[in-house]
Amino acid sequence: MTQPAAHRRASIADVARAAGVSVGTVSNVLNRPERVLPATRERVEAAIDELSFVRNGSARQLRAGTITTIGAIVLDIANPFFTDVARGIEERLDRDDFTLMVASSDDDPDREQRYLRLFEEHGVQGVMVVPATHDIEHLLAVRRRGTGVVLLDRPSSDPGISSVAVDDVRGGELAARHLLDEGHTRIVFLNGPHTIRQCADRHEGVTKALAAAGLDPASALVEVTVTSLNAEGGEAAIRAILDSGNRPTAVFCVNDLVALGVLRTLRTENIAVPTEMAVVGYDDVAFAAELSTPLTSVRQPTHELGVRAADLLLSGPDTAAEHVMFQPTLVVRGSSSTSAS
Amino acid sequence: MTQPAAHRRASIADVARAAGVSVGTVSNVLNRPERVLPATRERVEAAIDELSFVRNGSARQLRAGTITTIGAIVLDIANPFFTDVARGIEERLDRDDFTLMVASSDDDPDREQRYLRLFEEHGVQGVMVVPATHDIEHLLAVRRRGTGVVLLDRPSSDPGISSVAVDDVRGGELAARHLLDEGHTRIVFLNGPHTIRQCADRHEGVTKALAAAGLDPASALVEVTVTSLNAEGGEAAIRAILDSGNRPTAVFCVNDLVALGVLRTLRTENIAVPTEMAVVGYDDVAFAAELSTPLTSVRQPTHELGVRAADLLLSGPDTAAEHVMFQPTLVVRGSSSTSAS
DNA sequence: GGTTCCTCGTGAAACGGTTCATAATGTAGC
DNA sequence: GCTACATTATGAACCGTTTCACGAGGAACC
Repeated sequence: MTQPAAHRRASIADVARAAGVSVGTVSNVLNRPERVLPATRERVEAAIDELSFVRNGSARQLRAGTITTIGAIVLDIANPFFTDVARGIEERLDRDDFTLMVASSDDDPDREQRYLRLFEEHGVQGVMVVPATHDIEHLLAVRRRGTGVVLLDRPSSDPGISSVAVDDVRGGELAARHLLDEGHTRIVFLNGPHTIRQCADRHEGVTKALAAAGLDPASALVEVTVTSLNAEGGEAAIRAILDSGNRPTAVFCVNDLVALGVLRTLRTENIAVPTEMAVVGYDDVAFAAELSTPLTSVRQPTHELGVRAADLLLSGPDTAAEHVMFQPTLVVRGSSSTSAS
Repeated sequence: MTQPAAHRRASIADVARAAGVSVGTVSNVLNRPERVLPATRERVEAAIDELSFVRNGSARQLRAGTITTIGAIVLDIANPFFTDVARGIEERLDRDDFTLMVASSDDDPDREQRYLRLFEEHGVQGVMVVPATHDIEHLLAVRRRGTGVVLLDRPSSDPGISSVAVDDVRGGELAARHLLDEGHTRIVFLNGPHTIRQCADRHEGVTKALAAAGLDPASALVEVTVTSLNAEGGEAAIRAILDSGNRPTAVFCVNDLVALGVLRTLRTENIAVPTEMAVVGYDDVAFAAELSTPLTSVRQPTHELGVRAADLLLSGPDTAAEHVMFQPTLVVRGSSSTSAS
């Protein structure tokens, strides 16, 4: 049974002809079946099956104008943080029978632009973007043209555009205060470059906690910049610190992968965690609790982040822009406290 | 500066009027700028900026017919396996300036259908699907209607539809043979339900390896079905086994999360890994190597899987269907061998 | 029997682009 | 000066839906 190579797909007119009705009737069967006599409807439905007709979405949308899809552009689709957020978005959209399409910009402004245009040209109701650039003028333009825009994981600098983010200053503060509470007086912070907003904010939080405890950040805080934010980066950084001979009693890592590298190194060096050195991570990834030394980490409400972002987009373009800031929480585990579970 | 509430977006006709040219000329500026006099072009471009005109993708596509987008429907966008595959797809598509949109079916046939229809109605060049059902008749129908279809992580049962998968029988075999090579004569296999193809295949592989070693699977293999394929599931399963008193020396887990639960339990029970009990996982997730007892695992070429799938889809509908089967490899680490790094 | 109302079905007008045959203008060749 | 031809610009047809004013045919009521 050879299928016709590239035959034109059946149109509504073909169906109408086959069923002996008008195109309007076919359209009614498709969209308001209750308005058409059962007998007629069945005839049309038979013709649809017969021709294996599939609506042309472009034509439909061109005429009808609206579409119940929203797009999301994240930095990296392989990053658990973003996929967890995406799950939250999906869950919320499902309730309103919206569909979600995800694309990843790979932190490349050009790719972000490309997907943004693609989504806009296809008339999505809105887009959620984790901006790859500091400047969001292009997003404001999209907003002005009538497409909903919500900034993800980034507080909006513009009153006209909604945003959903997590308080990274607070996150840094929580981690540092916990370490201080545990009796440490000097903290090493393995952080990413300050060009990444999250990193700069977390640094600010740490500084704040130290100051609140009456410590001078200049001496009580040692910040080390980790180039690659993964286990290898963490390993290299902690090794350099150990080699320096000035061994700290507490290390705060900008994310859990970096913390993983630190834990691994400490283990091979036979440095006991948390008694000789306490370690705190960030993100509370799924396996943080599963490590042989369960990792204390700053948890971000990823799921709620997504749900809330979807909420804002679905609330329509008429409601005022809203800026939601979630608060992170600290999950204390064995890597930083002997009294933890 | 209040923006017009829901003003109609500027159309090509508006631009033409503003620039004092015809719609055809505007279209030419957009699509074949070299055919229009620089002076005219500039006038049109100025009008486009002025009106902040954005092409209507639906109208464009309705007339032009084609679109350089492909869709992917995976089971769970939060599963690292699928996102790694997605990265591979993206990389390959980028070379041809195609764009990828990802949706997750959540293993729900209805959602799969919904996204499938959405993609088809919008005329994507092709879809990649990890089918949620055993039956793929609906995918064949899509294929017959002219949209490219490639099965992901699932060998095709139909000669007309391409597929890209990993040999799970071989994966099971590799893991089992490794454990036998390490001197074990009885293996406990914490597997998922056999309704999941991958699970059934891996079981077959294990059986094969045992038979090849001259062992009787009936006595040398104990298969335990894990209900939830995560750390909690693994923990519950291994605990039941320990409680039974018939402690094995080797455990093979259907994925790394299950293995994680096992490792955690063995640690709290003070059972040494790998000397008292060897553990092997599956998927070789990013953190497998980072655990304090690095986990031996079966690695699947996720990235290549994605690249190849994209290859097949881009090769066009005229080329014959192809069935690509990748081979997994075993990564030996400390959880199963004392001689491993 | 005439009026009103209701139910179904019709067909043509949008929607906003792309494409193509054609026209208008200029340039070169003889 | 005339033909031949290239270069630009034009505008109408078309893509496949949805929508809506309208008509046809009954049924119900006075």
